Amino acid sequence: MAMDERARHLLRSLIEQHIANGVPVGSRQLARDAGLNISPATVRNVMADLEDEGYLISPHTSAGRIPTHVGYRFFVDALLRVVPLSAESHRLLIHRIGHRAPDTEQVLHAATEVLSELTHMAGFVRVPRRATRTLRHVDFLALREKEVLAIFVTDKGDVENRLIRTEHALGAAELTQAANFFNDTYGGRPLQDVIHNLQTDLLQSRHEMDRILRSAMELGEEMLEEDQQRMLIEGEFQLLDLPELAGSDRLRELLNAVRQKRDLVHLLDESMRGSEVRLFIGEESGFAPLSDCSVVSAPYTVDGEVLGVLGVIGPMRMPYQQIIPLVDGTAHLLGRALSQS
Amino acid sequence: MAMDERARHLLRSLIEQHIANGVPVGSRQLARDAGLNISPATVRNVMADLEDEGYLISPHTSAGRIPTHVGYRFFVDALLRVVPLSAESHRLLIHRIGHRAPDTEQVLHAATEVLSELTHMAGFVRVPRRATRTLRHVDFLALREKEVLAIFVTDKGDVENRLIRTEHALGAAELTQAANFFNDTYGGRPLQDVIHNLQTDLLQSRHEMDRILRSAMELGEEMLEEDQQRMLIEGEFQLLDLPELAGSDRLRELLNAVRQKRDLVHLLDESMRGSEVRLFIGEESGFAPLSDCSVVSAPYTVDGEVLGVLGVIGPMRMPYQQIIPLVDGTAHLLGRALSQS
DNA sequence: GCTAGCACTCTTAATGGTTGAGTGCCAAGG
DNA sequence: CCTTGGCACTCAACCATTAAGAGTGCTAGC
Repeated sequence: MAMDERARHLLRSLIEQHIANGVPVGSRQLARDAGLNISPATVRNVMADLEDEGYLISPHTSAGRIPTHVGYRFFVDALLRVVPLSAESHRLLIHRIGHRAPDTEQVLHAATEVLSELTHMAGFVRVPRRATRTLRHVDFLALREKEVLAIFVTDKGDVENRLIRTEHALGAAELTQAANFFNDTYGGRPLQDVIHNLQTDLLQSRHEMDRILRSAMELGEEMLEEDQQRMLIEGEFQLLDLPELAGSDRLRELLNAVRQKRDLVHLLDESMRGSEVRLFIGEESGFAPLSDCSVVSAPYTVDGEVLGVLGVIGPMRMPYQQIIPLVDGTAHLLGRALSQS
Repeated sequence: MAMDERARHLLRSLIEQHIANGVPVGSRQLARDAGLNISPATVRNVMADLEDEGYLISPHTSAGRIPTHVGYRFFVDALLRVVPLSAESHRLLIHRIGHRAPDTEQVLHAATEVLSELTHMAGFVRVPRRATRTLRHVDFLALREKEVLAIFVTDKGDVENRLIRTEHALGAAELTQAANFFNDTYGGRPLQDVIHNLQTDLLQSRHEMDRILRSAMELGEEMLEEDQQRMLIEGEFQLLDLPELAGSDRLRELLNAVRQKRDLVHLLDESMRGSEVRLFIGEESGFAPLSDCSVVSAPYTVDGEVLGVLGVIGPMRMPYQQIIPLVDGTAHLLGRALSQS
C-alpha cells in the first residue's frame, strides 16, 4: 500500500526530530512540530499505520516511536533533503587533503582523519589496490651473508621490501644480474601478470637465481594479498560516546569487528561497484556487529578509475543530510589530490 | 615505622585476595583466609594501622579495604612471590615469536599480539630506535619527470622511502651518480652522523645534487623523528571489560592517551635504562590518564644492547606474580628472535 | 597484646506509591 | 469517511522508605 503525502511528511518530520534529539517522538510533539494542522489523535492513527508497515517501532508501550532501519532506508531514498556541504567544511577538507605532500600514504591518512573529525564518528579509507599497478623497479641488496633484501617499487611509488634467506652467499654482481633480469623481463608490467608469468617461467627454467626469484615472487604475492586487508581507520573511540551503543557488549563486538577489518573490507569492496555514495543502514550490511550502525561510503576515482572507497561508520541515527555530502565531497577531493601525484 | 611480620603477611594476603576477587576485603574473611590463628578484631587493628600508613584505603565506612598504589608497590617490591612462567605459556610464546620469518616488523607485531592475548590486557612493543643504526644503502629512482623516489636501507633491513619533487628532470645517470656519492660518503655510518654531517656538508658545497641530497636528509631526519613515535599496541579494547575502569570518561581518556602514544613513549623510554622488569603502578607514572592503571615493562636486548621495551597496560589490580614473568619472558624471547635476524 | 561484644555506619536491594508521557480505542461531529 | 476529543490503560522514571548485611571502631575483660 502506498504511503500518502501526509504520512510521508509525518515520517520525515519524525525521523528528522529523532535524529536531532535522539529520543522517541510522541504524537503530541510530532503534531505540533510537523506544521500540519492536525490533532495528536490523527497523528496517532498515521503512526499506527506506519508501525504496521514496518517503518517505525516503539521501544515500549508509552514511549513514542523511533524509526526502524526500514524507516531510515525509506527516509534516505525518498524523503531526504540533502544540504550542500558547508563552505567551512569544504575549506577544511581542501586544507587537509588538498595541500599535501605528494605522498599517497599521507594523503589517505589525512582523509581518514578529517572524516572522523568532521563527523565525530569513525572514518575509514580503503587503500587503493595494487593489483593493477605496474612494476616499476626491483632491487636486490645483500644485507649480510646469505641475506638479501628485495625491494619492489610500483609505478605509483609504493615500496615494499622483504628479507630473503639464501642458501649460499651471493655477490653483488650476481644480485645485480638477477635484478637486471627481473627488471628487463617484468619491468613496466602489471603486478598480477608479473606474478603469474614468474610462476610459469620458474617451472621451466632452472636458473641459478631461482631461489631469489621465487622469494621475490612470494613477496609480490604477499603484496597482492595484503591488499585485501589494507584499510585505514580513525576515530573508533568516538563511537564510545554514542549513547545508543552504550550497552558495552555490543560495542566491544563492534570495535573488534572494525579492528579485524576482514569483513568490513569485504563489505566495502562490494560497494566499490557503483560510483555514488552508498549507505548500509543497520542490518542491511548483513554483518552482525554493524547491525546497530550505518555505514556511509563513496568510491574515489582517479581518471575515471575507481581506486578505493572511503566513508564513515556511525549510529543509525546520524545526520544523513550532512554526512552524505561530506563523504561524497571527501571522495572527490581525495581523487583529485591523488591524481596530482 | 617498620611493619612487623604479621602485618606483612596480612597485607600480602589481603592484596592477593583482592587481586583474585576484585572486591574489598573485610576483616572476617581476611582472618579466615590468612592462615594465622587470629580473630577478626585483631585483624581490624592491623588493618587500621596499615590504612594509617597509606597502604590500604576503604572505599566507604562499611566495605572492607583495598590496596592503594603505595600498597601495591610495597607488595611487588617486598612481598611478591613470582611464579615461574607456565610451560604452556612458554610454549605459546616460543611458537608465536620464536618460529617466525626473519622479518623484524612481523616479529615485533607477533610479540605485541601474544602479550595482549595472554594477559587479556593491552600489550605494547616499543619499536627499536633507528638512531643508532648505520646506513646501509641509498637508492634514488626516477619515478617520472621531476619525481624521484629516495630509498634508505639500514643495516638491519629497515627500509624507508620518500617521494621527492625536483626542479628539473634528472636522468638515470645523474641519479646513480648522486646515489654513489651518497653511498660512498655516508654508507656504513650511523644515521645520526649521516644527518649531522650532511647538514654541514651541504652548507659548504654547492653541489648540483643539492636538492636531492637535502630531501634525502629530510627523509633521514623524519626517520629519526618518527622513531619517537613508533610503538605497536594491541588489545586496547580488552581494557573495556575491566569493571574498575567502567566509568566511561576515564576510559576514553585512557584509550585516547594510549592511541596518541606520545606521552606513553616518553614514559617507556625512561624505563629503558634498567635491564629488568619495571613497574609503574597507578600514579607513579606521573601521567594522569594512567593513574588507575599499571604498566609492566621490560627492555629487550640483542647482544647486550637494549633495542626497545615491551610490556602490558592493565588495571592496578592485576596478577603481578604471573604478569611479571610473562613480560620478562617475552622480552627475552623477542631479543633472541631478533638476534637471529 | 589479643579477643569478644556492641553500637554504629553505610551500601545494596527490594518495595511501593506517584507522576507524566504516551498509546489505543471509541464515539461524536464535520 | 476522515478527524477529533475524551478516556482508560500501560509503562518508565523518580523518590522515599525499609530491611538486610557487611564491616568498622571502640571498649572492656582476659
